[in-house]
Amino acid sequence: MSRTTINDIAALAGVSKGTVSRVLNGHPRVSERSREAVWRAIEQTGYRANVHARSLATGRNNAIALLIAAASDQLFSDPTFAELIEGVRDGLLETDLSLVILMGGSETEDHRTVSYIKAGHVDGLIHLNPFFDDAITAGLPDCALPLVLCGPRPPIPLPRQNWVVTLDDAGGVRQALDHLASRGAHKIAMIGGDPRGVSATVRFQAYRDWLGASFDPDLFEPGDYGAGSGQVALARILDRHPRVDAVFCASDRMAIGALETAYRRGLHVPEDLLVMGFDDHRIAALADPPLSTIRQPIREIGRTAVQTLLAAIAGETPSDKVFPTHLVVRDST
Amino acid sequence: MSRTTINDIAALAGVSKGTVSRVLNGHPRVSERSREAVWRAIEQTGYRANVHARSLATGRNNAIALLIAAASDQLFSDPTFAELIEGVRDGLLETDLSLVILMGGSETEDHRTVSYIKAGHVDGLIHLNPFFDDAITAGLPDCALPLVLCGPRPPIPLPRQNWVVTLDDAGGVRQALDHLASRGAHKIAMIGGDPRGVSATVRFQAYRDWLGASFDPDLFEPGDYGAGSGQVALARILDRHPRVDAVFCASDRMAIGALETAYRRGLHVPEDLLVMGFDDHRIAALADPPLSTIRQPIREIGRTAVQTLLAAIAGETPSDKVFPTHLVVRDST
DNA sequence: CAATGGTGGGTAACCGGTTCCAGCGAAGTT
DNA sequence: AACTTCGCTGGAACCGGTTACCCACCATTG
Repeated sequence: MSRTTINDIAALAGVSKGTVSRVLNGHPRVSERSREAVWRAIEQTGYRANVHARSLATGRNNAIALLIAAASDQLFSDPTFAELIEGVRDGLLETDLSLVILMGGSETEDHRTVSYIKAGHVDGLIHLNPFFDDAITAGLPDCALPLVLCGPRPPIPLPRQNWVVTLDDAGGVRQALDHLASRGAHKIAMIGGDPRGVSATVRFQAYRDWLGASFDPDLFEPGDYGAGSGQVALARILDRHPRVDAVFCASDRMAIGALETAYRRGLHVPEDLLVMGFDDHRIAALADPPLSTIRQPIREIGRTAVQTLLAAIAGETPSDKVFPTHLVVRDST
Repeated sequence: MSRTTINDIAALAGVSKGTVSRVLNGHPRVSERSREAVWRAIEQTGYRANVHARSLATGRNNAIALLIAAASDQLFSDPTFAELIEGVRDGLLETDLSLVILMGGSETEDHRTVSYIKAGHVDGLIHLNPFFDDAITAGLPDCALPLVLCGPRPPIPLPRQNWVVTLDDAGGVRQALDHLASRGAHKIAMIGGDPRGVSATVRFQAYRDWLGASFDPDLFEPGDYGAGSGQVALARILDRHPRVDAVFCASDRMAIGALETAYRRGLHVPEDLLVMGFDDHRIAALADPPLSTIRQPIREIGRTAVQTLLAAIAGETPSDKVFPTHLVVRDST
């Protein structure tokens, strides 16, 4: 009644378990006759190797973890995460590795996550959104696993083996601001992302640098990437500066919230106010009016993160990758 | 340089590895002296048992899987999933089991998911949203793992060991409709959930049964639980039946979409149109106007699902659990 | 003082794979 | 014909835990 093991296959195929193992792992020096006999036995029984026995013997887990610093309610409302995860799954498709999603957020969760990693369940880590005060990342330096960051490298101690696969945040911001300026904007506000995240800060700094001496802190308002925060943020900015003629948002969802506020205040987009998003998520094209935005190759970032991590696990030394962004002009600017 | 093993601990504590194992597993017949020596050695070295060796020896995985039939973009936009997962994590908190989230959706994904389960990675399954034509569920009957369904039991072959932990969908629908009727509604429309899901169908049937002879198929419109679909669905219903005086939505997000359509059409809520949601998600209270809805103890369902599954894994025979819903009256009715 | 009973703990088998090593037979070389 | 060489395979050790079994030891008891 118990599962079939490699011994059963060996007996059935009339070979030793060593040979069965060699067949399973594609070892080159196995005779055609043995190989066939083994595969026949496997098909006949529906045999599947025991993952734990294999991991114990090889020392590999055949699994990687996806770290997410945000609490799960944020995670589950952010389509960018969904797409990044899709990309990661794409990258994993051809391998037989499995993917464990670990979420942080609360102190308990962060602790459990670090503990899980240290218990040796996985061979490598992909961190989706590094924070500054990231308890997960903070707990990692002393564990020897390779780590790939999908975002700018945070200024805290990191594991020795770490790589960055991300987009050119600063370049994207400059593309957006250049575009708004070319459309005649003089007073450009910005609605930023969650300030705990490293990439949000990089985007903010790019905005401040671009404005130089004319930077005005009252024209900046942080958000949390969600539509609601964009709505509130633009309202606050308009209360302080009714003459704002353009607003650049660090996510498409916040831009859609901003559109809502503009609508309620009787401001026409793009005549009275230029609005830009970031991401080029599906919802950007469906907005009213369709949203100009900065496209980031989010899915490809996910795929590349996996490739980089696999290379690192295999002992190679991959390099960091920073993807360029693209300006997408629609009707909101 | 390699990890410390149970042998190192045994040597350090001056006992045999059997004793170390007994200490680790809380075996009662270990002397105070040995126990202390072992714990001291463990603290000193930061020892952690190898999960694979343990699983191999015990035959247990110490892991359960969470199945989600929907594609990941749906998953990541549905706050109900997020909360259900929170509940599951709550339930798992005291155990040392780990949680693997498996998403279906496409044919490849479903296949990979079933394959993962059959490879023997987990000890039990929690299925979050059973579908009718659910490839994951369909692939499960012949694997002997216990399965807990967070939703009505679908009318397809299931694994022998299966339990249901869910809410009283039909009762909730009746509560909503009774309430709308008590507010004077005569022509009650319904916006349903994704018709592939079993619980959406149960809710629809409850609606039809409640209306009896006066049921009119033109007053029903399916959605996908998202705000956008609620918006479109109410528009369609109003086009067919401008005199509708109440609409019951199978999710709060769809209800919020419906509010938007009502607003755009100049209908005042609740004067011209009563609107009800389902779930009592956080957003319901924040809607404008605040949404009357049916509260479901979603988080508790998650917690209970875990308890039921753990009991089943332990060889006990738990019973199905159906939670009652509660009417929450706010300003939209 | 011998028989008894219970407790603590050492030993070894076992879980199901991988991999190194040695041996064997066939083919090639001198 | 004897000696290499080479491809293939069986056997055994090993990965790091758990657990059944057995024995030594000590405290009771008759």
